[in-house]
Amino acid sequence: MENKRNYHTRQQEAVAEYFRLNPDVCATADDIYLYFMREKGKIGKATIYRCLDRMVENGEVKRFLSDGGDGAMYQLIDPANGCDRHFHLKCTSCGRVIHLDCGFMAAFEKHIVGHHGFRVDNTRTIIYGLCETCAAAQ
Amino acid sequence: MENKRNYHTRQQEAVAEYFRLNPDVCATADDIYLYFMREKGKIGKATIYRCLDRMVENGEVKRFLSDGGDGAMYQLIDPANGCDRHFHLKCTSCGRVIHLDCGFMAAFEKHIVGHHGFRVDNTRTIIYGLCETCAAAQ
DNA sequence: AATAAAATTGATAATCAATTTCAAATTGCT
DNA sequence: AGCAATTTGAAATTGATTATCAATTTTATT
Repeated sequence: MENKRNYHTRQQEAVAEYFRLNPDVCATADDIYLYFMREKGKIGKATIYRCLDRMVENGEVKRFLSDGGDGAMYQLIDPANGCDRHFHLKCTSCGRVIHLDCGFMAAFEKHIVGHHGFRVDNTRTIIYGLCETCAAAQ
Repeated sequence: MENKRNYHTRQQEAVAEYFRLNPDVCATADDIYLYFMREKGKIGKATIYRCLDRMVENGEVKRFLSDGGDGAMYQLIDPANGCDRHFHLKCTSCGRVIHLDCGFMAAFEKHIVGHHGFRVDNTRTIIYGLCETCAAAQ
């Protein structure tokens, strides 16, 4: 019922701005904290986490955990990019994220639902491996 | 060069036993700690983590991070099951893991390498979504 | 069985990300 | 301006994991 009112603050705006300026970057809460301190002024870490939680809740940002263990990573879900509809490949060596928007993937999901009864959630799934550059450098 | 010798202890044996008894379970370090305290006697948590690290190192166990954030999960890699060669689907609702051993997946990997230059790592990748039962219960 | 060398254990402390708390500041509205 | 609801942020807390290091256990060798 009662939706909480939403007060607009410079902190929330700045976190949103960070993602607008860095649409393809996977950032940690600390990355954003440092950006704010450098460019905008003081901010509390708790506020960063609260902003991020809110944006994840709203489906504006995707949160995932890297195996490196440096804390959670956050990345913009750009509706124009359809990040909620395609897969993400993440290179375990260089950290690059590849947006896999390709017809084959639709077939893949269809197969998984049809043959294994499993409904894939693209906002949570990340496929790990080596990108072309890093595989070549091995 | 000099490989360290490997002393066999009841602690290491008991952690291995835990996985033998629970081949399909994703356990946290704490799950195993509690199992030990209940069934086997006292153990230090540091020892649990060291055993798990060793087993991951040896390729006997897979470590991954759950989005829930309750710490890392560990699961047996059964060579007979070929868990290093197939995908894992994990239901975000009930936690069940489905081993996706199916010809379609080979085609999938082939496509990703061929068209996107990306070499998938099955030991790291987990595909999240809803299993049949949980999707029906929604 | 006794011994020595090497590795493992476990209690404790240290880290570090993330959350909670709560008083103070900010926001939106009239 | 005045007011209530919400947000902020500094500090304390939690919780998982790692580091430390003396004591214990294991293994190989007499």
